[in-house]
Amino acid sequence: MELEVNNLSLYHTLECGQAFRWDKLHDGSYFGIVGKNAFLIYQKRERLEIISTIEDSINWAKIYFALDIDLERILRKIDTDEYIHTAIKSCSGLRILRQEPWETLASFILSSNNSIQNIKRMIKTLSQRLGSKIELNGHQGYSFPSPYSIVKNKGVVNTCRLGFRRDYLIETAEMITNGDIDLEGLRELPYKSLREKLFKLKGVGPKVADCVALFAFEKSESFPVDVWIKRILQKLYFSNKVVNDKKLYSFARKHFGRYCGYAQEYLYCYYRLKIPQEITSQKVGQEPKR
DNA sequence: GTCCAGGAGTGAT
DNA sequence: ATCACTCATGGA
Repeated sequence: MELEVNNLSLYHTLECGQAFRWDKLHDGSYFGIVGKNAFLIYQKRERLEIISTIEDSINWAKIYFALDIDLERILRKIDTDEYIHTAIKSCSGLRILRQEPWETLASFILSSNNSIQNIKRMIKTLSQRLGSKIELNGHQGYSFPSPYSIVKNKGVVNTCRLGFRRDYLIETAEMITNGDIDLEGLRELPYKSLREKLFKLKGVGPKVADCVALFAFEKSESFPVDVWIKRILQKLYFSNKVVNDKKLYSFARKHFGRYCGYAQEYLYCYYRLKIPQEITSQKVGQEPKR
């Protein structure tokens, strides 16, 4: 099926570190698993061509890529200085996806002190061993295992080489299957109380909670502070001085406004993916370890 | 061998 | 409240 899109770049959106389940194929298209379905998406300028295992992939794409969101309007609001302006111009078409809460939560629990490449490998291994196989046009993938499946198959989880994050994942899966927390029930909560609820889960601190809030619950005022954003903000806005995470968030929230989550993604995409040497070359704002 | 990666838990101040 | 340390794994 085909769909005309405005302000969407598959490359910027699928490779900026918010989703870990998309692979770029040799022809430039993307193959990925979302929920119980597989998708092959090819973008040519303003047109998406989608092959999938569901009927209405057009409607799916509108929801998943959040095409109902007026991106231009949001970008005008966060475009408050020359640095973010450059990032916005460079990463045009970067959108924040609407992702499923459990997989997002589990993925970012696994992201702790980890590399994107390794996070992808862990998610892939977990899915291959505990998920359901999904085939599409000669490609195959696996759905992400449910909390119940994680709890019931701890022995298998142990073989997935998750490192110290294994305990976090299993304990959080247990809390969910026990009914200690209802993920979907968090959807109605405002940002602050959503964060507090997520903190109760194992392996969920400020960064993971903010990623889940932003990528699964559409909390645009969430501003995840990871090592990269920390360096970027310190270099650009604090003259290379070391600043703690809380001050970085309060700065971002005030400086970029209630859509600061979008600012975070554009800064991350531009400075991390496009010109990382600008940030890493001087080890800006980092204390020398030991 | 050393350092780092989309951090969080723990225990000592 | 903040700080230093540690955690398992893979890649540069």
